[in-house]
Amino acid sequence: MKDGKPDIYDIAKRAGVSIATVSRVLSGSAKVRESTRSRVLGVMKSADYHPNAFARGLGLGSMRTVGILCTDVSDLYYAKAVSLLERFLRGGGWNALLCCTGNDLEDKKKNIRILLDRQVDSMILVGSAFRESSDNTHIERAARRVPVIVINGLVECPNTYCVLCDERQAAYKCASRLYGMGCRNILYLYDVQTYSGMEKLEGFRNAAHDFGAESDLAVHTDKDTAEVDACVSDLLAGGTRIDAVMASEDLIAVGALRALRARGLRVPVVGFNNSVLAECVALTSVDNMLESTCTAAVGIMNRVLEGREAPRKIVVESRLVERESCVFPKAEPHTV
Amino acid sequence: MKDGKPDIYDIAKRAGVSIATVSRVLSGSAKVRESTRSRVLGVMKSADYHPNAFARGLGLGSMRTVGILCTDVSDLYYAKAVSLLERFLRGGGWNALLCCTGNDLEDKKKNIRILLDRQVDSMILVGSAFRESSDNTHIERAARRVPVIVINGLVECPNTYCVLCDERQAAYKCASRLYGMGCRNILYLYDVQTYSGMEKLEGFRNAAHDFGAESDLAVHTDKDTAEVDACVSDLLAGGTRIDAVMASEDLIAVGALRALRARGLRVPVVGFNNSVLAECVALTSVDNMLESTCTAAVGIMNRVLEGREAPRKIVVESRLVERESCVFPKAEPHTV
DNA sequence: ATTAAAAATGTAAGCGCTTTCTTTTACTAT
DNA sequence: ATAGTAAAAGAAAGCGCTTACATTTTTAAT
Repeated sequence: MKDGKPDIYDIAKRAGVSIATVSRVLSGSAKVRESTRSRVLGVMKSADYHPNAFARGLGLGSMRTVGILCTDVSDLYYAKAVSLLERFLRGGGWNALLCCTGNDLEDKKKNIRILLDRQVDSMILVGSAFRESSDNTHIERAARRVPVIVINGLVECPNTYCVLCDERQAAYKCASRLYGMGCRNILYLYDVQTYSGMEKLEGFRNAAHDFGAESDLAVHTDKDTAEVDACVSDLLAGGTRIDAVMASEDLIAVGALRALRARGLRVPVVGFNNSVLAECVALTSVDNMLESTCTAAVGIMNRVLEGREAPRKIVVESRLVERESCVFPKAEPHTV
Repeated sequence: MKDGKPDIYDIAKRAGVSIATVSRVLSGSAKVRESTRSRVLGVMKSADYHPNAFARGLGLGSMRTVGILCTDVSDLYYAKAVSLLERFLRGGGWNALLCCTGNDLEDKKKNIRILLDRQVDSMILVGSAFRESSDNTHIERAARRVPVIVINGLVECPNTYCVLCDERQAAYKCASRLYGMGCRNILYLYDVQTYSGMEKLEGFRNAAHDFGAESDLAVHTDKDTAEVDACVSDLLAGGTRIDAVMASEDLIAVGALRALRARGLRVPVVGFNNSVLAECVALTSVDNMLESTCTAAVGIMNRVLEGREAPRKIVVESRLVERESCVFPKAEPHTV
């Protein structure tokens, strides 16, 4: 009963039982007579008792928290992911400790260390996986201590579970359709070098290759609108012909869209992520099913932490959402 | 040395000191001879020792975590806030426990309870304050246990600190300028009923009143683009004349912008928050200086937790960022 | 009623640190 | 050298719970 807060001894005394019994009703373990339980609960309520989480954590070895390592929550897409994850986690009695890192590997390592030091039960990585396994040492290290769930990334190391969308294929399909409708010079604008970013790039390049595009027009740019604008302007000024644009991210796509439209070019533009942004400017976008992804991620986490088996990898299907910025021709009935 | 993890006893033994000394080097308290300190540190490193955070928390009464209660991190604006807060907090050795709640009061209460039960040292509320103090009982309750920092809200109760932007005035000024340039029928679209939402609404209404607008055209809508579109359509269909639009939020403004432009109406549109969205579609928007706000918030929190004095309220200045969607005439030189 | 078995409760030893209070060691000045 | 003091290190008592194990109470079966 220090500084006003009752402790388990106070409750025990008031209820005329031992602290073990109080602890039992706290944990909900069944070995308490119903009459005792309700009496203890009554005392708890009337004393406004709330068990000390640290003590509990120490005894139990867990405070039921999961670390979310996120590249950048101010990014619309990642924010959505974090929002979903947090909701699903809390629904299962977990709490989310958020750590944002840039794309810097050292930074990620440091933050993983922080989360581990705080004894998280598990870690969920958002936008923090790279394509080359050699760049994922931070993940391996984390996975040595707790199960790691990777969102939109594929990392093959023990104790690591991945939920992702086949964005390479999505990008490939999308580019293919654009080539298919006669576009020859498709500009692909991309920013990040995360796993999913690289996959999309590869998908695009494969399509460019398969459709015999003389040179694939994949250009790296910053997400910043002015940057995108400058990028498009430069290309056009340099005489590059642009028949269509794909972008690794809606924000970039919108930037490109504006830059093009401002010059009277009404070529098709497609973005990725199908964010609220895409919706509000009527941008055609590839939806990589973030909600399904996050549901699956938390589901896996729960299974693993309960000691059950869980798939090491789940791939969710993407879906193209057509809006004004790019209308694909209806698939023609097959002719023989 | 359970399950491979060394504990403080292992370190003490290996370093030939008592656990008290180890603890001292852990906490950095000065009373350890330099030679001993470095020896202990060496052992820690070589044993890959990381103190148990729960035990530490139990002893210290804190795990240096602050709860962020956020209405909705998937909202671009709140996401930005959370991102900034998390960064600033981590910079000061704090970690952020994220809890998202809807706008439901009961939900907020429940989540505040969760955070308090986890012994957060402080709480920062993002988009969780209302205008009427009677609706802020959840905040009072939280503030009875830990200092509460409210972002963009004004709550006058003990142990509560507010950092906000005078959005009422910002809205007033913005509306005034629109009236000043001859717009008579200004549509104000708003969604949330948070403190800041209500303030903006009031600012708009005050301006409408002061400029003698027959009826102030303040319409509640959902943030959903389709909803906004429907809303604008209905008004126009109903014969309402619209000379300009202000919206409580960029997303809504963009929706309105598109709805109007699609009908060939090139009236000025102004949003709020100056989000990346505003930038990418060239929307004129009121910037309420989220970064300054968050800096101040974390600054206050630090001061309070160190037991120092801190202002109960800080008001940051807003700033209008003009873009294509609404260009105000240059202020004319004063004539006598 | 009597006893064995089951169920409920209590006792006490942790969990891995921090910290107060002592004791020991290292200086300083005589 | 030697007391006197400051600095460093140690012993041990928590912090507020959980839980294995011991004990008591209850229930069921004879």
